[in-house]
Amino acid sequence: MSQPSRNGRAPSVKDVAKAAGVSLGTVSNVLNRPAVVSTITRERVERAMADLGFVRNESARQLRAGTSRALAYVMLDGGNPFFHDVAEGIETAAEAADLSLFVCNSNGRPEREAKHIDRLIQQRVQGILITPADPDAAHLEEIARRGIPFVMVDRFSSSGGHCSVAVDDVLGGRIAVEHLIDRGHQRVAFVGGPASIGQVRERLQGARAVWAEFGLPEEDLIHVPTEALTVNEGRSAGERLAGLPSRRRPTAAFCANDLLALGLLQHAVTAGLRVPDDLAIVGFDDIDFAAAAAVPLTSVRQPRQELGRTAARLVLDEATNPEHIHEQATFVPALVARASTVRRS
Amino acid sequence: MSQPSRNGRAPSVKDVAKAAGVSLGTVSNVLNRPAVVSTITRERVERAMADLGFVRNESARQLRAGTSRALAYVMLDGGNPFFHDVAEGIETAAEAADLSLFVCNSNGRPEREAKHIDRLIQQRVQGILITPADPDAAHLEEIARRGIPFVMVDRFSSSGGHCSVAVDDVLGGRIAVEHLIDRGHQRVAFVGGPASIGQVRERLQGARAVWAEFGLPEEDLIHVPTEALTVNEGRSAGERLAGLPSRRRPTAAFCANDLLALGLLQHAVTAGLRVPDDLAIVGFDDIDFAAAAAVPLTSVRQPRQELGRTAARLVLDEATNPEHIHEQATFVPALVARASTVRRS
DNA sequence: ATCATTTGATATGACGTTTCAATGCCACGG
DNA sequence: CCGTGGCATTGAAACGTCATATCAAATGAT
Repeated sequence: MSQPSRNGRAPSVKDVAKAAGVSLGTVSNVLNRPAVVSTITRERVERAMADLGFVRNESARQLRAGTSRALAYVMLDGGNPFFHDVAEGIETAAEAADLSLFVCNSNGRPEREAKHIDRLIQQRVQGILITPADPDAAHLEEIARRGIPFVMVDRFSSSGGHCSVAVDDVLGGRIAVEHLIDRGHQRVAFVGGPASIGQVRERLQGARAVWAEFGLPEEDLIHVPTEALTVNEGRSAGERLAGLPSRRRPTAAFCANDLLALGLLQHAVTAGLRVPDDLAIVGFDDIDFAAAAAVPLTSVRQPRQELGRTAARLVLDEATNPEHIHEQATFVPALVARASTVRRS
Repeated sequence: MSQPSRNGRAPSVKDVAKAAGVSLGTVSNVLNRPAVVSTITRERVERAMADLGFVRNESARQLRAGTSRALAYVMLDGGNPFFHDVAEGIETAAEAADLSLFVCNSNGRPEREAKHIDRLIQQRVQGILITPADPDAAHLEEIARRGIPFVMVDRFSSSGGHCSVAVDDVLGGRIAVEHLIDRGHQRVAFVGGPASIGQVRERLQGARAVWAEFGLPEEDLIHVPTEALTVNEGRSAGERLAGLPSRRRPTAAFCANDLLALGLLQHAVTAGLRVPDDLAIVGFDDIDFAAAAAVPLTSVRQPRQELGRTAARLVLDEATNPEHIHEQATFVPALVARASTVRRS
């Protein structure tokens, strides 16, 4: 067991060496190559370490090694459980590689993002995973220029100068709307915005494509723009939908993410609409709260954890494999049909 | 602007010194005490730093300083947004003190918790905030014994050997049930478990106390135990409630947290019960998803961000103030009444 | 018994930053 | 002309760990 907190300074290898009556190098050997040191001295050193409560000093180790044993993930929106699931996937992979994971949250603010990145570079992390607010921001280029392994998560890179991992959002939009058409809907809202977000654009694009393929009139796919992808915005979109004249009012809505869908659902229930009979709802991401909603939400599932695991795998490859080539990993989204579109039998 | 990634090694103060034609100490002065160096050389050094793309090496800095510039929060359940709000409060305070924050997630598993703590000690973080799975675990004592500033979040310490921050859970239980009694309920369920969790015990205790004070028969406050504080468990509790004979069936439920309440709500809606008419529901924590539910949930609010901010304040005090005395900060919870108990007028 | 080989332990220096005592420089007053 | 003091800069040492080269002792082969 370890001693009470001593004089204030944590014990170092030097202290252990003195206590065990061996040289400093031997202590280091016990730590890093136990095989090379005899059983008898090893035990003596180990006892000394336990007595003193010795713990490796990671900064010193890093300084010596030149790099830290950590990855970092800068997520876009800490309030959206989607990103936590991604983070968990990353952590799983990091754990397996015996690396720590720093989780940061930019909350969509580029300046916070830049600040985090700055800190992470100072920490000399082995690699940075990020879901950026703006995939073309200058500070992202900076990371690559410094030679720090770098993967974009849930966004595609325009430049191709690095790896990225995401689902096919156009396809996601297609399957969501195809499902609604299948269920017989002829007037559908697309709820989502702002258009500056790539995902929103692509999901809408997929929706429009399949709508056109079925030969449905363009004006019956109604875009209800939002300021952000939040529950509040979903609720307010609901109000706007309710304000439409009944012959223009859609019978179903496809929301750009689950938070919007939850907000819309809340509005619908409050307004006394039956879901799915009066209004069917499809979300995107399939976060746990989608399945947990009062009316379980149909949603387009992204393989969240796998997204994270793959991203971690790519960044580790870039960090260790000299022949690494950048890769744009694309996953296929899947529709999970629940009560918000399918009447309970 | 900075150079392309160069030979592979990041430039050090030494490189900057050489490039600027000054001594290494001067570069350090520019970084740490810009006032003592003359304008002319300072500018020269700054230019050199920019040219080379110099970034401080944090490990070296830490090694020299003996301590890192970071706090850490080990949270109990990454899937529960409550803890993220706490983490945000901590981060706000950390930011203000110019410290980084490591966010870890034990997911309720003591061995993961211990592993994280181990890593954090190796990193020589300035302080550790933690919502532990078991407040009496040995590895927590270990932290204090090492002299690392340490605050327990959302749990009270039995020993009193450190600071802690939490709301008065007994009071929380009281106000929840008092609200239900006010609304005329005479048979109420307490949904929550396992009893190993202190919060659950105390919230139940508060519920029972106020129940007794109103002279209501003990057997009409029905404890529906759960295995965990999750949405799934809430749903299954709903099934058990529905299975009760109607004369024993409660007209309201107080859930030990909001996730349970959401699960219970889902079950109720699916089963065709009207909320609050057939079943009123009160949650605990007041996470954002409570207000966002299809039937907005009445909940006992904890000042989540403030909990975090205060915890950070305490840990910083312990880290910097030699006369620090441990403090058990208690916050007062407040009932937020919403549609799950109060019929819309 | 002698020399080659293995095994175990040591001593040294480097990683990048910061601090602190020491140095050189210059202007000023005596 | 010399001493004093202030200012800007320098050089060296230290933080804790780890790897490399070195050294000593013990083992085995002849």
